Amino acid sequence: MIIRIDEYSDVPIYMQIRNQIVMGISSGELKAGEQLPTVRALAMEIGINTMTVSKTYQILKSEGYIMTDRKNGARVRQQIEQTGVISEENKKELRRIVSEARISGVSKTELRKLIDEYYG
Amino acid sequence: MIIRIDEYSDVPIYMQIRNQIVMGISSGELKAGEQLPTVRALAMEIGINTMTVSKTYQILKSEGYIMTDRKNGARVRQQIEQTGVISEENKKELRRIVSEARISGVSKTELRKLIDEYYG
Amino acid sequence: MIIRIDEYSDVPIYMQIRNQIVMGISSGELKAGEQLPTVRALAMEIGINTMTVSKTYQILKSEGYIMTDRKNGARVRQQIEQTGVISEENKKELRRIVSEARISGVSKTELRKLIDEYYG
Amino acid sequence: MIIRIDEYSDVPIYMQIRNQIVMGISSGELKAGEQLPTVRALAMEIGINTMTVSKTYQILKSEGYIMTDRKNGARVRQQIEQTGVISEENKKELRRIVSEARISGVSKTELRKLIDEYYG
DNA sequence: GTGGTCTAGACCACG
DNA sequence: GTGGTCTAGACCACG
Repeated sequence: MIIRIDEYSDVPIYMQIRNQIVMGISSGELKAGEQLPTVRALAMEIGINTMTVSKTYQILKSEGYIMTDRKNGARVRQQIEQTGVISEENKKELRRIVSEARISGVSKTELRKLIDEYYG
Repeated sequence: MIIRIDEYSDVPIYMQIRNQIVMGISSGELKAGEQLPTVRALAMEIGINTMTVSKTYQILKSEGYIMTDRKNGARVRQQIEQTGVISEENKKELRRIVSEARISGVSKTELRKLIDEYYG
Repeated sequence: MIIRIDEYSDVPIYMQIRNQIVMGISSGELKAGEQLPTVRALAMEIGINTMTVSKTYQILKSEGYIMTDRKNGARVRQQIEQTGVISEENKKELRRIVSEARISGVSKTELRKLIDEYYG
Repeated sequence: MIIRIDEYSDVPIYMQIRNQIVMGISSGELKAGEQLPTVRALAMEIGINTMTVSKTYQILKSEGYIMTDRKNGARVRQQIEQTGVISEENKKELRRIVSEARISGVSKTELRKLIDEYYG
């Protein structure tokens, strides 16, 4: 899986990586149990500091998406806990995006199509 | 229109205000041409620095949501430009949210219902 | 509140600080809404790097114990969410401690007295 | 006695094994003088490195819980020294756990019940 | 070899 | 002035 950093983005690097890995897990590009690159390897590949990647892995770990062990590095968790709900934060963001889309003249149908595309 | 600041949020205050005004315009709570409170009045009401509100208004103006003039203060624009498309940034965010919802076991139907609710 | 670091402990510095702040909140030494020292001030006081303190504050924040904002620094949260349950991790630890105490000939009564003392 | 490793835990494997053996001794599941599996057998059973089990046994021996001899392998000690006190480290941990439980709204009664359950 | 911790130092957005 | 992010570099425990 290829991670791409937008250096002009306001989103911190560690969060950009986090988001891409989460999307990779959701899309199936990263499978349950799959090995992630080592902290050092990913840092080298992206051209950033190991601390930054380490921070990403710790967040993903605390969120229950991955597990780490010193021998094997990081792996996608076999069983990711399913809360069945969208976080309040994400709901707020979603509402903001829908509002902006609506003002821009984007139809509800187009929004639905995007959801379908992203949900897969 | 009542603006509520979440002091626990990571979203900067000026952005929280901006988002709520945009959502107010989208929902129709704020009508085209409607007068917004002065920078000082809004700052006082929320209990924050006037600089922060000022920043919000500048952003809303640059985004084309409001217009300001020295005499009348800030007003919602009569004709907000309709691009008909969702910004790349919002698409990225939407994809992230959909991915996280999907992993959490939220169904596509539930997401669609949220869209409907927020779109109105 | 005075933070004391045991440099010979296996517990990482950021976690030692975290634990002492949590215990301070529990005992009432740190009150709801009370200001914590700034990252820089606490780092200086303890004689460690600001990053280490920053990590502590971020953990406390993610755990819901404190809130941070750029203007006022960090403060103890007014309303800490009460789950009403002990985490599985803490239960395991508690069981380990009780087992070791039991083997060492510590009576159940003595354990209860410690609980009472710490609970307050 | 069955040893279970939690691969998601931050507790090192050798410590997880150590803790479970100590709890086994405390509960009586492992009796005084009882033979422990050989390092190789236990490593094989759990599916880990022999070095890890070896480390566990060394620690248990240094703590006075087991004794080893070349002929018979490892056995639970007949007479484990009873200090009658809880170690300072365990007291600290206990205080941390009680504090966190208290903040979470767990009552003193519930804590006592857990102690009773674990003490047996 | 792996992730985890920590330092010294820097720059940034927010307010 | 505040917390947040990031770097370059180091050392450590675990396995």
